Amino acid sequence: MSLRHAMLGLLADKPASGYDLMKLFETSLANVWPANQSQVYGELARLAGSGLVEVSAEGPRGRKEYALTDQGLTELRHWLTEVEPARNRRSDAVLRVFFLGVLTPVEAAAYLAREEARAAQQLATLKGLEASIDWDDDPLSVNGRLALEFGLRFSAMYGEWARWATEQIQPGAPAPETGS
Amino acid sequence: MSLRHAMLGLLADKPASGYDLMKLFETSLANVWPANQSQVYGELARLAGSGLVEVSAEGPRGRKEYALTDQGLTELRHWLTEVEPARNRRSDAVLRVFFLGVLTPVEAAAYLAREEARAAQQLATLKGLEASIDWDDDPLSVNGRLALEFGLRFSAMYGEWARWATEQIQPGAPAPETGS
DNA sequence: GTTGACATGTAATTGGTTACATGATTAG
DNA sequence: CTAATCATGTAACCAATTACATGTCAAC
Repeated sequence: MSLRHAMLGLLADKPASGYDLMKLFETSLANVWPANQSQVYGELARLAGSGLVEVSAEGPRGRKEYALTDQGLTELRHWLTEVEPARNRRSDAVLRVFFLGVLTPVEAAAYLAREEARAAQQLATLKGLEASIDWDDDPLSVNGRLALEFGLRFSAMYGEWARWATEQIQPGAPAPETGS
Repeated sequence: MSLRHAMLGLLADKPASGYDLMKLFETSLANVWPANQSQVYGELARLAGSGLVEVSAEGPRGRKEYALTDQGLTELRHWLTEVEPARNRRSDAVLRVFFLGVLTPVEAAAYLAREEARAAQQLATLKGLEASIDWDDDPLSVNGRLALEFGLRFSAMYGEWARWATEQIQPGAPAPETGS
């Protein structure tokens, strides 16, 4: 149940409404744990029901601002220190590699070349993100940088692997152009 | 719907029963697309219903062996060449990094050190796998090696990142021991 | 006054996990 | 004869996605 803890984690920084949390998911957690509007509102209600968060203020348009309770902070710390992270092992893109044998070598190489291009594109996007964010020194921002670095390293690794794999299935063939 | 295509992919190599597929998921696809018994039998029935696979033989204990149909192969090839892979972006372990600010620096460093150790352990497991498998030259085996290489590179990258991140949050501290 | 952002909620569906339930065949 | 493996299925539940539904407030 990472969604629940992601929300507690965001609220640990400062109180927020469901709408605020939604925006935070979009802008900072999108690459590690996407969540949508339905999920956020639903979980927020459940969290309030179990006393991990509470309504700390009400505003215009029915806005309800939630704050982490002591119990919520305890639960968050417990999760971070005692609960073994779930290993999210699924990867559609790597799964496909197992089955490249049903394609012609040219088609298989094209698949890997597209993945390499995708990785390069993702790397560029993340570098853009890194440059555009105003990295202040609140904890979420500091640690967000660590997570972003993971994304940068992952994209680089993935691109290199895809290039290597292309070479493996087309021994001796010249490396294909990766631009458009 | 990667499960469906993973099953078609396995059946493209050779006909198999639900039980066989289950074992194949455990032994070869577990690290990229785990699936359990309920899922396999349910999907197999649906696949047969839509004509992508068919019962090719029956055996003892109610065993039903399924084979890929022409339609199934077409669908598999379509998926591999035309359908953009889903990007599976969720990572519980990296999500947690955003929230390390609620822990003491020592606790946060301990989290990252445990992740580094986990990566090292995973790397060792995969190297063991690589050594133990008899890599014949059927397509599933050849391409399985490419996927395994991805796992090796991922584990190495993840361990290095975790070590780097530990250093970031404890500037100047000596690198912790990672062995047992 | 109308458009866009703010703001909250519910319903239906899909995909995955866990647990339940049963039985046949083979090897020792 | 008995334990392990082979073999198939169903039911309940949980998490996530998509779509539906509604209404307020501020800026132009």
